[in-house]
Amino acid sequence: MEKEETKIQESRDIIISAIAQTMVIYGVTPSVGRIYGVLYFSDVPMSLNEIKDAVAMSKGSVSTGLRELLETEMIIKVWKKGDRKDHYIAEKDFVKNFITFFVKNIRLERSIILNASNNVLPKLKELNEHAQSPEIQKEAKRDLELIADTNAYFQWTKKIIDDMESGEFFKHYPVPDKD
Amino acid sequence: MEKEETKIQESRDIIISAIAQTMVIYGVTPSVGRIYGVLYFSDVPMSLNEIKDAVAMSKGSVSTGLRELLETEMIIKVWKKGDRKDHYIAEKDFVKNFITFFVKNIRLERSIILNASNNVLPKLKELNEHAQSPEIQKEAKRDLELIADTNAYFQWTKKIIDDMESGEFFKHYPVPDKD
DNA sequence: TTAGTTGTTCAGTATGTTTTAAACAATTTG
DNA sequence: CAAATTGTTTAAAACATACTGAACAACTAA
Repeated sequence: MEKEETKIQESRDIIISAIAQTMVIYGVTPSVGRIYGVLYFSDVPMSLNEIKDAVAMSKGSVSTGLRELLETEMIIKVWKKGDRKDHYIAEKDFVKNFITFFVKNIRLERSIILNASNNVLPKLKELNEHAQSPEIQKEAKRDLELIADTNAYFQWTKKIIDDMESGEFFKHYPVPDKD
Repeated sequence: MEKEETKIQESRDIIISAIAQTMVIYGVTPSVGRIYGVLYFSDVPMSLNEIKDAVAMSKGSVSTGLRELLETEMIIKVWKKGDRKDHYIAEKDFVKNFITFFVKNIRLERSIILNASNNVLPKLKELNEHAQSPEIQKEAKRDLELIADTNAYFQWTKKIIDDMESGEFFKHYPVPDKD
């Protein structure tokens, strides 16, 4: 007969692995995902050393992993009175975590395309209007249209992330109550 | 004075690079992103060999890259009458591409957590009800609650992706017209 | 049938990323 | 102050992933 404490730990490990796996979808390495998973199941704030022991990684890796999770607001640093060590807790609100991630990525996508467009549009407009060859003019025109065609998409995503941040999104898609 | 054809090509390369970069956000390698980018700017369906020349990669890489893009529905295979080669065109509707990607990932996330939960819930329920140690009972109960707490999130995402697929989502977030 | 074309698969290699271990910096305690 | 603790940085190693080139399979045409 297996020890009960072991069973609890095994169950937790299964869920922690699953959480780590899903976080890979969001661009986090499995190790960093496991750090989050451990914190998700901890009922007290944990120090770097405690986390290191729990996930069996080097201090350095845990340090950088924690920074990454802090930057993406997946975890929170808390001060414990009388303890010099930093302590961390998991942000358990998955909806919030999702929105943070989503908004960040949509903004990034936007800025990558916008930068490239700003770089390129003047040249293409110039060619469209004043190119020697009518062939080139046509190509420039077509490229301008292809770039312009992305506007609808960016307006669409912008409205979504704006609404997510303002809370308006929840009027259409309310978060169900815990039952 | 620079040649006009070169200017067009340089502009295109800048946008193609930007598209490849944004696709990295969606879990595609830059090389595969460039294949999509090249197809995005082509006004005719392209064969494997033409793509290979355009992106300067090995035939094998382009072959697997195309398969990946086909599987994620970012590109479409078209048959050209009288030509034995396969030809490909880009799916240019970014909103559609986004939704395909989004739905796929949310489903994956769901199934990962669901599988783990199904594995673990019976054991935890058993411990919660019949564990020898009251300590263990409490821990099992807490873990059960933590797992249950994720339900709200999954219901929320499910409604969103269902609405995206049914088209209902566009009632709240219509795609702006091209202007 | 043979020669040529097209596309896929796969072992080996190249490339890039993550992790570690150790050195270091910053802070606290006695 | 020195010694101890905590956390960060970094060079090197371990690992993972993507890419190539060559072999292969499937097909076509002559």
